[in-house]
Amino acid sequence: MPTSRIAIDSSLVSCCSPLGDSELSEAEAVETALIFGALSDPVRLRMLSLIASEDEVCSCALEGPLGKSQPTISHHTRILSEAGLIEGEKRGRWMWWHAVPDRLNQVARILAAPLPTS
Amino acid sequence: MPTSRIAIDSSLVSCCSPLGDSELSEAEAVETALIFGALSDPVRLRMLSLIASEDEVCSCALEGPLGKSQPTISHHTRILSEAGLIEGEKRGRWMWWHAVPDRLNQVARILAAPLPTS
DNA sequence: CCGTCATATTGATGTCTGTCAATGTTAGAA
DNA sequence: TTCTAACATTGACAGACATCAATATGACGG
Repeated sequence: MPTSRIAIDSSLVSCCSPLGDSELSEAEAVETALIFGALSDPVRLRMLSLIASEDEVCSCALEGPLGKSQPTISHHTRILSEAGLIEGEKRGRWMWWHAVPDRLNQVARILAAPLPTS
Repeated sequence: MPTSRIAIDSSLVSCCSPLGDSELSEAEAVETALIFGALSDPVRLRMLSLIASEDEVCSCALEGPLGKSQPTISHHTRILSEAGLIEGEKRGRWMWWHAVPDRLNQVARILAAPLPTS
């Protein structure tokens, strides 16, 4: 029931505490690695950049700029969405994607340094 | 020549502008993907967590907690340091590692959303 | 110099991953 | 319904990666 690859939602709880605060558990590390893994590909980074630059972007508007085949685009949108970084909505025949700012900030906070050492 | 603190100097320039600001170039995407790639492994995340929790950590103090062989530890420290996330100093026979807060913040800023708070 | 300890490097191996062609699925149009 | 367009899924393959055993490097102590 829980560990179903797309179960990132429930993991929001155990996710994203600053790296230096406490030592990551094995489970947290695996979960977090999945998120950063989604960000570790040049095509997905440019894809996320394209999506985050607009309110909404259709899948069909990604193939051209990214220079990848349709199955490959579908593959990458899936990984980004499973990481919670983008969300999609199907309207008619088109799939519309938008970034998830809250999630991006949440992930950013993992890396936020322990502040000015005060 | 400007920011020459870490060995990654050249990449610091083209790196780390917020994803939504402007569309990533291919080169920027490749560069950024390398950084997130360093963060996409559970062992390296726990390793970075361990290092960031202390002022300094010896390589020899990582094998135990992480449960990996010595060559594997060396492999992972190398990847983290090449990404600029940790820095090492060899004193005697021991290698001492410390996190690079500036770099972590820099990477975090890549994901910082364009001021949502709507 | 010799032996030992901490780390780096090399080589081999099993696994993961990005890619696309082919095919399946679903929604609108004719 | 039948045809077409937009995506998703499957299967296959090449390249990348994590891992460890074996070996090399380099620093200390005797």
